[in-house]
Amino acid sequence: MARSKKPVVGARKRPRQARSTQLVAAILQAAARVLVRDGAHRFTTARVAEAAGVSVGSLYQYFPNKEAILFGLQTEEWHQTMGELRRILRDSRMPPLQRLQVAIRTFFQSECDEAAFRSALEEAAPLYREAPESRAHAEEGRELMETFMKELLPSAASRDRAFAADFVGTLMSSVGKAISSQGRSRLEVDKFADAVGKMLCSFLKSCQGYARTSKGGDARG
Amino acid sequence: MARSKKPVVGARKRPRQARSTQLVAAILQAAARVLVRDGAHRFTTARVAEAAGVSVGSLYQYFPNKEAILFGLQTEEWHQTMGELRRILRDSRMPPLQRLQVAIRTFFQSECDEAAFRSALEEAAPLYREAPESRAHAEEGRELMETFMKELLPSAASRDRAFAADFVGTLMSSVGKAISSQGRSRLEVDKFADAVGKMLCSFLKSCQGYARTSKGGDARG
DNA sequence: CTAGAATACGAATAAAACATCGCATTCGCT
DNA sequence: AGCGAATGCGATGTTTTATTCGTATTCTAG
Repeated sequence: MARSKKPVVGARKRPRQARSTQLVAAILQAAARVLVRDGAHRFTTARVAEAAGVSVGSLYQYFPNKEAILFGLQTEEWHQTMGELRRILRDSRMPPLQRLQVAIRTFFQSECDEAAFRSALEEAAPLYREAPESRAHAEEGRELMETFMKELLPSAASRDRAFAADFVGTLMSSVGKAISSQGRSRLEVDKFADAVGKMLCSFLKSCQGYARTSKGGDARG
Repeated sequence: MARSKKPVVGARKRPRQARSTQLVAAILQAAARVLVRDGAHRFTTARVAEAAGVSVGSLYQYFPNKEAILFGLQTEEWHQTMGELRRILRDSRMPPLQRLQVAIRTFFQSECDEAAFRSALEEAAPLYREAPESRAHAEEGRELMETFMKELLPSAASRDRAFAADFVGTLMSSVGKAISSQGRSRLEVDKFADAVGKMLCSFLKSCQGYARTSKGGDARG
């Protein structure tokens, strides 16, 4: 019987006083530094505690294990990135395909600017990926893309829309990971964003059910 | 002074008798099983030795550390995959762009078929990525793609060719990783391969210096 | 002011993993 | 057969890491 203890990355105790709130923040900040400095496989609670200037004991008051700290970092980053993408993809001042291109450029640039952190976080992902809380993130991303596709491909079969959402999402995230792990220059990243953006736009235009609007829905570079 | 011992993944001793050659093979086979079963972060020399039915001591006769075992697995897999892709991309019986599409489909299917192994190997990559031997693989891939581009974009500026090679290579490998880490069905993978293939073909046709041949260089699906 | 809750501490415990070394066994060759 | 080299062994020492627990300190409500 292989018993694998259930992965739990939820908070152990909620900070109630000001000092503990501050402590949790300090831990997360320090954790980010340690992760970048030492890499995912040298990320230990002891190092984080030391970098944060607190004791291990204090750390364990608010995080049940080191995975929870990493998951906390990932959650922060995810929410921030998703918020930004959501804002762009729902900005009705631009035609949909232009929004997508802006989203891609913005996302790729953020992967580039925070390359060290993002790639280290990605290396650490296997440690918390099994946790149920982790699924929610992926679902949130899928949903955002699905909503966007509903606007872009209004008359497409839901099956096809789902594929388009899946495909575009997968392409963005996978190329994004490549960018952060390879540490590219901003210039290269811009060329990548352009190329991927154009390719995805022409892919989407060729989809059944694409709504051609009169005023520049193609957003050429 | 933080001294980080230099990463070495080369072989410690070369097997000279039949039994030791067999032992090395058994270790690598067992290592692959352990990697899939237990994941990269539970991959230990002890477990590998046990699974291979040999002692740890014997294992350390031929591998200086566990990273070397993982690197051995990665090297095997890389050579096999590269050989296959090379064969396809240089098969002059097909027009270049069709070769590319076949290569993509073949590669994606292999990522799908061996998803568990490939994704576990990818998780383990940070452990040996720092080793100098590891660079050679990337370089080999770059070169293959560069050669292909020389044929496909003969009159392009070398700068543009390099970008095209980089872009196509990055897209293939990053989407390939996504496929293996997500454990998709063959059907989905085929749709991905088709979409990526078409997109890359149209990207390449739009490049300056694309050689239009009379006999079907566009390889439409 | 004071009691009790919250917070912080860090030495100590336990578990896991890496890698070695001295010794036993087997092989290949003459 | 018999010798030296190659191979195989696994208990052992060392190091690293995760996590706990008893105690000391600080806060906050009444």
